[in-house]
Amino acid sequence: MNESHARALPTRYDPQEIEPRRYAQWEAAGVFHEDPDPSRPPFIISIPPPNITARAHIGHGSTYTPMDVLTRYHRMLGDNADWLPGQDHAAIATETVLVRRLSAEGTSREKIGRQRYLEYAWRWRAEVGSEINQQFRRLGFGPDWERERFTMDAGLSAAVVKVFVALYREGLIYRGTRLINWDPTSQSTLSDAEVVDEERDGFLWYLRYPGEDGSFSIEVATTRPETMLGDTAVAVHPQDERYAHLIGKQVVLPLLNRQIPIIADEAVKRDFGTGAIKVTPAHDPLDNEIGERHGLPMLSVIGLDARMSAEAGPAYAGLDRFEARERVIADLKKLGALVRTEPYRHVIPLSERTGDVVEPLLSLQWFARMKPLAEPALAAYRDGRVRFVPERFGRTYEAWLENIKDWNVSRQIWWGHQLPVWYTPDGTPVVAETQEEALQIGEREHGTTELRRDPDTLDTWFSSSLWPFSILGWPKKTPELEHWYPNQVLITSRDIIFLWVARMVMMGLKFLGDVPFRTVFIRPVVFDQHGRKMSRSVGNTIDPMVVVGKYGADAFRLGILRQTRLESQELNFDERFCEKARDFNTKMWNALRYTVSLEEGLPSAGTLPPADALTIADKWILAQLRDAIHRVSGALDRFEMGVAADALIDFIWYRFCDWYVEATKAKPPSVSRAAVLSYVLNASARLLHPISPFISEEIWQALPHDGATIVTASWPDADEIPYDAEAAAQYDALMQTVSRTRDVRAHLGMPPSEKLTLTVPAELEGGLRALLSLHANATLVDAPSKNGATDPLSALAAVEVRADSAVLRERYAREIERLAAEVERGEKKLGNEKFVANAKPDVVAREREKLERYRAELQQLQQRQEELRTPPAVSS
RNA sequence: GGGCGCGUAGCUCAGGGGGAGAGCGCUACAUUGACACUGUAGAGGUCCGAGGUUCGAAACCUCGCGUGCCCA
Repeated sequence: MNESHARALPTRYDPQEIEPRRYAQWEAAGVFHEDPDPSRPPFIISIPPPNITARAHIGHGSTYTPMDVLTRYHRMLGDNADWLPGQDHAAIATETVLVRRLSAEGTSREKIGRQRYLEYAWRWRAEVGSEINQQFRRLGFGPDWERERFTMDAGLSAAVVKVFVALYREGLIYRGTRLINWDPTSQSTLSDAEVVDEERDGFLWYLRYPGEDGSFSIEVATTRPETMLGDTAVAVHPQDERYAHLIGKQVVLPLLNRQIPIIADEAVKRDFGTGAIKVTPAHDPLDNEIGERHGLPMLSVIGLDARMSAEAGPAYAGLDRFEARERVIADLKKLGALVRTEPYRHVIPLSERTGDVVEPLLSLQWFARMKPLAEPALAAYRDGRVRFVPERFGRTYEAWLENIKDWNVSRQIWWGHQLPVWYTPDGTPVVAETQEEALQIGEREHGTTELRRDPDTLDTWFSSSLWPFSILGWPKKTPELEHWYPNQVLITSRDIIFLWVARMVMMGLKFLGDVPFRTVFIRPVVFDQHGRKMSRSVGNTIDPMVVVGKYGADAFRLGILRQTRLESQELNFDERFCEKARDFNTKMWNALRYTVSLEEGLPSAGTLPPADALTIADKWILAQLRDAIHRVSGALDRFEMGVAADALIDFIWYRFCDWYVEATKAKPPSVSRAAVLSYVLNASARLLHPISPFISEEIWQALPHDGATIVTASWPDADEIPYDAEAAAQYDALMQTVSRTRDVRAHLGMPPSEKLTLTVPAELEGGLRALLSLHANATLVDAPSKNGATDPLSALAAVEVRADSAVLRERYAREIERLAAEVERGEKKLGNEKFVANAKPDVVAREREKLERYRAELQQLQQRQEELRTPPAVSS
């Protein structure tokens, strides 16, 4: 490397040009690929598979950046590190997209039929379904693309079938009629997570139900009057004196004239409405529980088409549920059964995908029995086989598993894993891994081969729950499965701790006998810079690709990681951190330009001069480098992304660039500087690589190095760096002295280019003199020695600007005031017997040292202030 | 209703039982061997409030206030 080469490097680093090119090289060279190697410790992360419908958003940035960082870090540590990528078929989201497209094309899934629909879906998946992977490449994410999996791949689908059949045969999957979330628009059941509650203005209607003998009546309040057609009871709280005398009596349901009982149940809230509620067990989750407890009939009055069923009576059957509401209200009013109506703000369940009002209703579906699966998952958490970071999220996991309900696994969707279930002509289910097996069972056990396959598919989370082992080849016994299960860590967001994390643990324990990962790292949720939830309607969403376009992927990554704090569950994304990170890249890039431009050229990689050839500044920056290695490594080991990022900027910018690079500008230059600059910059690039993969590679490539790419370079080893604590402490003291002189200079109004005169004790050592005169741009003049032998630290403290002025006097006064306060504080503290008796000895010792130092400095300053008053203070 | 966060400089946030920190913004100066996406220096804070624990609290505990997220 020489000067002409340096001139070839532009003053600004251009990520837009460099990043995509560098990524393509890495991928072509296969640097992210690993095979299982039992001789090295595994470090395996399975990606939480993004939906094929997804485009990169800020949540991906905050979830996947730490994964990439940890994988790259462990690869450099020499681990058998691999990040396993893939995608989720995302049944509901995908079907929503496809149905909309078909509709735009003037057709529908029913019109083209299942076969053609699935072909259409696969084609769509091939064309646009993996665009997000291109975005991930642009973000610098380096998973092992050769191992990319899709939840509907043949192997993963085989795993799904195997698990379904096994659970069914154990009685852990069953078919039954239960209350489920029904989305009338998509004509499918939804998981609780796909239902979003929204507060809306509505009404509370008060209805009067007369007693059977006409001697009394009872009022109930409801937000959904149309469901009264399906009421099978009225419930009150057992301790509610207002209604105690009515419990057990019958009332007559208006409009239908059906007799229903008044029952007592603890679930009734006494302060809601009148304290008496109508019970519609077939259309409300709470009512359903009450109905179960009291053995009430369950009348389905709303059908799958969201229209009133025959059970609702001839006057209403066939009406849309909202029309029915109007009709019921009108009819009740006519009967005088509507007591009053008041405006009421309440929560209604909406389908996350279609926005339709979700209808809770009874439906014949397939369910997984969760309790037997949940208990081992709870035990695995409680005995520490799986742990959460931050720890508190373990309680979320625990709470859900303790109150677990059976899982509705069937969906009335075509895109997904079709249930391995067939029915005989009389409707008896036959569950089998293949059609052939189903036919055999049908013939053997039911005497028929006339089987009809269940058209339903499985909930997407079913295949996701198998992800950490299905992608490793299970149920085959592969080398990957042997060495890479369990994974070391899972990184995800807290909202899917139950939907996904807990289910993976259950399935892992059930089918592999061990947890799927040792540690679950829950990353913070991203909000905008003012802490507001990002939403399209508010217009405060941040597209990571736009940020990358402005500042580069490295800057995006460093910027978002600096805002990632382990114990915080929020991340208020502020783009200014990315801007700062971009500035940091420019800074480091220019330190590289400077280094490679040195006329003496750079020695070969990894060589440092012997310790006796190192200057104080060299020894200081090497000590700082050691410290930075410890800080960054420790932070990454503890998932402290923000701490690692801060430590890198602190070291590379504020220590290496601001001080050490300046120190190398001494004349004549030290013989060691090229080697040290190159060594430190090389190590810094490696420390930075997990977080900012691109610029670190550029810098590393431009310096003497061993190996083909920084991706597979080794992590810096602090133990191989010489450490001279005394020299480092001297340079620290020097920095303080220099800052002090600069402060005086600024107050004197002296430009930095003008030379200061500093008086220094005659004892001050030569190396420190050179550095002092360089950093402070000063001429040094020996002051007469006052009290003989002076150590370097005291000598540096005694250095003073040689000038007389009001500014200087004022500065002394300010400083004296500050020191006097410190001395007073220290004296008071050490004068307190309880402090001396109770505080830790090292704290007391430190206080004593501090007090001594402050006293000495104070005395020195007071003396100098005296001297200022005695002309002539300045000799020229 | 239950759970979990957060409240520190104008803004965004670190820190964390023993000398109040960073970035941005602001002020002044500066083109000194890379860098103005720069450097140096400076101004700016009853660390939300009230109690408590402690020799010592911004930090730990309790309560309150404000604010946000999740679950029911």
